[in-house]
Amino acid sequence: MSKPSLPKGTRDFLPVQVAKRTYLFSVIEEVFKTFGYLRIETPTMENLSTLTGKYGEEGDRLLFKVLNNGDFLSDVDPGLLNEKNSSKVIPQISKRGLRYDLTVPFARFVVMHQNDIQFPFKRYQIQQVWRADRPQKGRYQEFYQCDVDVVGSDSLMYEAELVQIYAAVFRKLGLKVKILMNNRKILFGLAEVAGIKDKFMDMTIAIDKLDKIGKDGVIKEMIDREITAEQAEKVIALLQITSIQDLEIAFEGFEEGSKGIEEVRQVIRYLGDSTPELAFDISLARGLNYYTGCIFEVKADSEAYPKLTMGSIGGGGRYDNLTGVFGLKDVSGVGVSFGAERIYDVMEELNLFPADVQKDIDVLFIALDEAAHLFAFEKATQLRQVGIACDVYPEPTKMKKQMSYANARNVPYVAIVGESERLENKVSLKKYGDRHAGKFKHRQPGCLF
RNA sequence: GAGGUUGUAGCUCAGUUGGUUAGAGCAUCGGAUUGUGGUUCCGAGGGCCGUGGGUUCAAGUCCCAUCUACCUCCCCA
Repeated sequence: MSKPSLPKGTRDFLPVQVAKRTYLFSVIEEVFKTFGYLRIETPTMENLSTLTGKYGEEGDRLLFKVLNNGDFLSDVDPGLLNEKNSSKVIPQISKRGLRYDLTVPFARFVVMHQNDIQFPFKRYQIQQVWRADRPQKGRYQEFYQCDVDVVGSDSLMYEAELVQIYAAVFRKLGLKVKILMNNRKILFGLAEVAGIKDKFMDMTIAIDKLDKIGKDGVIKEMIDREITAEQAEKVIALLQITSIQDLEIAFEGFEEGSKGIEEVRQVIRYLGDSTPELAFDISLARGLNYYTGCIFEVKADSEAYPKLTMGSIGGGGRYDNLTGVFGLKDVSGVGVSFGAERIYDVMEELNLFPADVQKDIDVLFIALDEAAHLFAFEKATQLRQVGIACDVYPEPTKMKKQMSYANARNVPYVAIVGESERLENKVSLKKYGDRHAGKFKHRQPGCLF
């Protein structure tokens, strides 16, 4: 028999990992609830037509397609099959695909249920998504996303709210972060001032790489994308502006850029000084081209953790017309996502998970003979009835062996039961680290703890 | 999708210019010490050397393909 294995880019989770992941998700979820967001779920599979064309050419390639059931080859055009043209055959043999993110299914959800929900509709969603990407460390083909969005309002209050959600979650987790904010309209203003309005997307993609490839790299990238060196230099010069006031002066007479500035100002007005984690960053771009207003990105604080190399651990922004592709116009939305897998890795590396997430049982009963074993089981039953998690070693074997098991499971208390305890209706309770145990009479279940 | 590195016991790894029956530590199981937590001592099981081809008298070792993990692009969480 061959050894079992897992599909590429997928993982099992051990109990200790599940405990930590559950902790992480529950902290995030608690904050979402506090801000009045409601949980929804969507199916693992969507119609392929819902998914294709929403993530660009690259995204379509990374979509997992699900083979049709039944005799799926019988209706395929034999000519296409002979050509071995996969891209033309796929629509005929696959009508469904695995969800690639949570945002597009959410847009579909809003359109389909627009009469069942109240706008502004605030929802969150914590589910797996699948991408046929080449796996690397911290990048998987199956992973969780935690999205929180509000649709049906263009109030900038929600931008401020989402910033506060970010801050609240990471404070609870004990992780120091920088929340970066920019605005797509500011980036457009940049292109306008530099005279490359028609190259807006190319410019954005290049700028996005600034902290990775540096100024010269960005200039080169822009030139590769048919932006002149002069224009590229102009963009770089504008990127050096760090204060909002100076930027406002540079944008004088440019409507779109000025509007972006005002939006950023308004968000900051809402927040006051509640979130020192927030910083304006004109070079923040984010690739996704459906963003139209404020954009956000969260990074672990590199000053607090200089050794950490992890990049973005969350991001999002405002999109004015997400549901448009599904036929519902003029519904504005804004949302952010938590990169749970990466947050997990960062927390692990920084040792930020509380020690007690790993604790499972409070007490382990160990018995030294058959009669004591029955007695221990009875006592364990009583403890369980009052909600104390405990376990009984399955047989009254050598104490050393049972103690080793308690040790391996990190049990804080061991209840030892032998003949004398049984006859006195007591257990000898031993706390981890104490040299000797004391005998306690067990009158009320749970009174010992 | 392009380029690169890698794979030996459950885990971490040795394994010589290709040369008899592939080793160690940890873990597991059994035994000794017979009522107090990572100790000690003795012993045992456990391997299609990732998979499939090839070269050779002979392959864990050399060549090709493939899969996996990891790295750089691309893209992203």
